[in-house]
Amino acid sequence: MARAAGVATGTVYLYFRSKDELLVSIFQRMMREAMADARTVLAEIDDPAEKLRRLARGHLERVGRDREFAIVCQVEFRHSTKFMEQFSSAELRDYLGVIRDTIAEGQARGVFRTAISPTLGAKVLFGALDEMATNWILSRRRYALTADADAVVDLFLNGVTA
Amino acid sequence: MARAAGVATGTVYLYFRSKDELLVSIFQRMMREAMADARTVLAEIDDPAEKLRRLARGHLERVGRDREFAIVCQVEFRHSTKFMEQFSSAELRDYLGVIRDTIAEGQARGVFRTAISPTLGAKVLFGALDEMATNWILSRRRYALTADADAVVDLFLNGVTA
Amino acid sequence: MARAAGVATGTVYLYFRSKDELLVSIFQRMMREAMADARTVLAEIDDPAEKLRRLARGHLERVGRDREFAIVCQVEFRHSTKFMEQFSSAELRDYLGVIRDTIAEGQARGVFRTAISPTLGAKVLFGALDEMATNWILSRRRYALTADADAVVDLFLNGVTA
Amino acid sequence: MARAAGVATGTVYLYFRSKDELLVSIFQRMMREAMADARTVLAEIDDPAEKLRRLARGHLERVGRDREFAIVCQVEFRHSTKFMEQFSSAELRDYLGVIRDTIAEGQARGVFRTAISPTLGAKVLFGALDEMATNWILSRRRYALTADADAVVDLFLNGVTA
DNA sequence: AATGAATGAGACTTCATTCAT
DNA sequence: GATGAATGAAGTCTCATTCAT
Repeated sequence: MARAAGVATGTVYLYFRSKDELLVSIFQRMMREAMADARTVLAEIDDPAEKLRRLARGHLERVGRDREFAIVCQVEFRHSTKFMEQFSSAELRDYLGVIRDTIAEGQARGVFRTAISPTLGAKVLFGALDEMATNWILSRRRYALTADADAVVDLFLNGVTA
Repeated sequence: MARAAGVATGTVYLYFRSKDELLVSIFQRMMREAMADARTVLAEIDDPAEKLRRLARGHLERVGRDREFAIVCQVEFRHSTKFMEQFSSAELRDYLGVIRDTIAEGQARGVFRTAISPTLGAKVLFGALDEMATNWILSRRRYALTADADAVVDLFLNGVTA
Repeated sequence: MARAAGVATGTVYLYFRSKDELLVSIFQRMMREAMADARTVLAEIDDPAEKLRRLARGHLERVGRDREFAIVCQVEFRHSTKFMEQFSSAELRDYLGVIRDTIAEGQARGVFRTAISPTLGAKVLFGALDEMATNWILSRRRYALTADADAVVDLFLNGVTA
Repeated sequence: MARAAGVATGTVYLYFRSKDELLVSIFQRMMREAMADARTVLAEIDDPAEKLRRLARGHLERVGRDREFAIVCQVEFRHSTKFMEQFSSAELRDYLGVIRDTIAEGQARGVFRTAISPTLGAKVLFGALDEMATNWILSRRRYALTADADAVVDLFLNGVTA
């Protein structure tokens, strides 16, 4: 981190109390950006399906922008249960909330099936996108991660059944 | 690990050459079990949709059986990119392969849409189930993880669209 | 050691209090044998020069008899200053004493130069033989160690000067 | 080592990758110094016998300079056969080579007996000096190690025979 | 404020020794 | 007595954090 920022190791500790605080800070900045993007989507788009598509694209665009950063998110953040518990409760909940609300909105408008729990739906979509991100990091091939967004959302919207 | 097994630290090294070998060993045992379960499902069931449902149930049942074990899988295994790269190539590929082949089989029979890439479909389903598992581990509530399987597969099969 | 003796590790501790005691015991047995050989030589031979030759041959024969054993002597015994201090004071002193006395005897008979300190002479001869042993252990070639004895003693007796 | 240098354990690892590398580094520095001293002797002195005397003095002076250092050389370096095999082949071979060549030179000039193998002669002289060093380390008395050099070389040159 | 060498707690591992069988 | 699996102290090494400059 210090090297990437072009400063000495000690300098980092002038701005962050500890490595954990640095990671939390990175995570929160990422989530703030994610939430800002999401709010823009919610404001600009009306159709719930299209909202999901745009949220998914935004998600993968964000992750795919910087591979190093993505590795931090997919690997470093998951080091300890303790750390995951801490952030999963607040910021991530809000992010999943946006997806959940969008699904609920679609149900209210009658375009989404009410048989689906919005909370569960949000987790499924998030889990699917997260898996795309993980695969992209671990893959030796350097394909455009964003390209997966539409396919994932198509599957999420319409299912695999013919 | 040693503490959990009620033995001294050194004892672990009588059975595993190193910590990595222990983790790999746990992972491989888990994957062997997963593949054995999966093969049973493939042999017993004919309908591709039902196969997916049974694979999903099996997956969450396995993870939900032992919380400690699940934590090792969801947290410890993701410590390092290097470690993940190592086994994501072999064992996990086979497991995803089972899902992929089932989707392809459904397409061949005309019950699944051919617009869906079986590989991507497999990742989506796996990612969704993995997210259920992670949420279950991090949740303070002690609900039955398996209960999510049907809802996830319903969503995967039919989508969210009304 | 236990493996070589065809017994279980624990069995060794029925006969020796500790690893150090075992090593000391081996060392003492070796020195007892060495002293016995040396006394035989002293009794059988009259000529001091011939005594030295026979002592040297005996030394290298003993070391060269069993390579594993020689490694223990040349490597294991020198692990710690503490250990070396312990045994160098007693048994080894007796062994060097035999060489020293033989040199002194030669001086008394007028066949060896009195300018040479018998104590130093004993160390020199021992050091030379010890170096032969060490070289033999480290060498990949499996030559007969004993063959060096005569050359070493010739050098010790007559020097390198023409 | 760290304690002797007055630093924390971890600090050593800023300068040496591992304990082995540290030992190798110490050994190589010692051999570099030894070879430099030896080359000076070879250049300054013409008489082979005098060369040997000066090489021996240099050897014992170097060892006798720092007791702690000498203990590392005589004890630590001989911990494992593997470690000894590694460097006995390269650096030590060069050092013995200098002695061997000096003996061969003496033979070529007719001042040393050709019956003596220069290689064996080198080992004998080295072994004798090494034994002096070991004795000095183990001795409780704090005599000047260098004083032995002349006596050892006199013995090496002229032998013990009257 | 910035630096980066130094720190030392803690992780992984070995191996001399013990002890239940 | 014999066994060998189990033990845990001690060794090597890492890396998050500190601190003198």
